[in-house]
Amino acid sequence: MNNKNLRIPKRIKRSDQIVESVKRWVALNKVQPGDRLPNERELMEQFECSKGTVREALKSLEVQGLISVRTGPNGGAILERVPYDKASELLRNFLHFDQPTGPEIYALRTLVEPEIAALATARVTEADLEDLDALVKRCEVAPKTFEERIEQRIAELDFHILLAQRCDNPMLAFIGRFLNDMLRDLLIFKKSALPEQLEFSAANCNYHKQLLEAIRARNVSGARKLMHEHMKSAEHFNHELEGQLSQHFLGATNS
Amino acid sequence: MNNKNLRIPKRIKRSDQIVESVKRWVALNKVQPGDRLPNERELMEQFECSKGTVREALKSLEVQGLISVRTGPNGGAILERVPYDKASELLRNFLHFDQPTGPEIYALRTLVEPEIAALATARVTEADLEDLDALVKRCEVAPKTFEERIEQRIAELDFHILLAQRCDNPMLAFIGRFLNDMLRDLLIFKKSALPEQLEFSAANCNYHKQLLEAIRARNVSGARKLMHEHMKSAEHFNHELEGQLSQHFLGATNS
DNA sequence: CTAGATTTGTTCGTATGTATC
DNA sequence: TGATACATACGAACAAATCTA
Repeated sequence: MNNKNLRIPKRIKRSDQIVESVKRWVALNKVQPGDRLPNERELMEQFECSKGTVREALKSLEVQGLISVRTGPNGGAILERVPYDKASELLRNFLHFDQPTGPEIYALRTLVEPEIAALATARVTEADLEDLDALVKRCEVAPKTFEERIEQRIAELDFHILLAQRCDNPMLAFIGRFLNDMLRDLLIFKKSALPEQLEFSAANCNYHKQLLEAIRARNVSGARKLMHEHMKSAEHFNHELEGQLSQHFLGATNS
Repeated sequence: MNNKNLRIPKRIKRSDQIVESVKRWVALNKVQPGDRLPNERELMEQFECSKGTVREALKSLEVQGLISVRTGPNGGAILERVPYDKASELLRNFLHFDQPTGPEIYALRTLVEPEIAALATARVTEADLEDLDALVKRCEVAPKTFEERIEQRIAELDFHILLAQRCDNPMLAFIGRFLNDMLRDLLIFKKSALPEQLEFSAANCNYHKQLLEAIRARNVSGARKLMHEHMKSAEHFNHELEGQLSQHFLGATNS
């Protein structure tokens, strides 16, 4: 009754065939973002199927973030670059039943953030430097309220996210942004149980200031080194935090 | 005419609402993989919509890899862990218009593989060790044919993929596997233009042998160190390769 | 092995909403 | 404002897959 048979669909679904066809077409013909796909009627004729089936295929492509669909004249499906949010959402789903813990996220961050800092140093613009400066300044003053404390932590993460976005290597950029997004979610999720950690905030703020200086001076190896120290420090404080939390709520070290 | 207006859909689609509802339900009620969703009829009643709309929502969830759907009695939609292949495919789509180059992949690999080796060392089973040994042995003999050469390279990557799968940290495991998959694709895609690189193969095989010994001895720091050297070496050879390729096909250093 | 029950999969026709011209 | 072209949604009917007796 409950034995796990291998699921080998005898008949591949029509709509999936259409999805594959469109993907091949995009890959082979070097279709660019913004180019239009054939409209529903043409697709119906080309694949000899009904409107509903075409719609299902388009829906599938839309869910994957590959196209966007607009109504009206000159509407229809157009090819899109997959937006970061889509990719992020889908990777989150993958991790849903293996929720990364704080220490796991920090472990990965320690590996990638130094390289992100190094790559970003060569590419940030003057405007970026101003934005980074504004984010640092927001963390300088001592937080008065609970909300302010959370906001400062988020500003810290935004500092890292901006660097990740300026990073040349697309995969490194994605991973960096994703990790900081995960921390942001974790922060918001269990913020009510979060102790103050004044030292942590001060250390972060200090590192960010030094990092900003190194980046402004286009000092690549300096930025890499600083970021590594920063991550080691953050990892340490997170370890401390997890210890405190598990004292309060035994067995609640995860998620 | 062609100005990029922000797309702010005034009316959120009915099927997307259903998707969000189901996701919330899964997150809040701690639904486990294997649990059944309500069938189409019940969903129609619950959301007061037609069969087509329910099907569209289910399709969306299926594309995201969150459910699988079967026909027949006891059929219907059941919650699934998102399989690696789905997540991998979707991340590939995200990177489609920013195809990572060889050097970019190697740069990331150098960062993560040493840690993967360290984490995996503590967790590989005896059976895994045998599999790893078999993969190493496949690369020991000198390749006679062109196909054999490619197969050996793939066996090398499988070595890394197995380690990644045994890795404790789910994100690190995913990234490691994904990077090696990308290299595999790159290899197959431009294999016809691939020069022999005897030194490279020999170096890889040697490193893998030493790694296997370190892992068997559960020597964590040794495995980490060896893997780092291995990656540096591979990065170097890849750099050499890219140089050769760009001499042959000027301007074809990418993809 | 067959027949029937159950549930998803596909199609058609129609109606409605919405953005562009 | 109205016409047009397209996506969105509904309902009914039928097809196909799969389990059970």
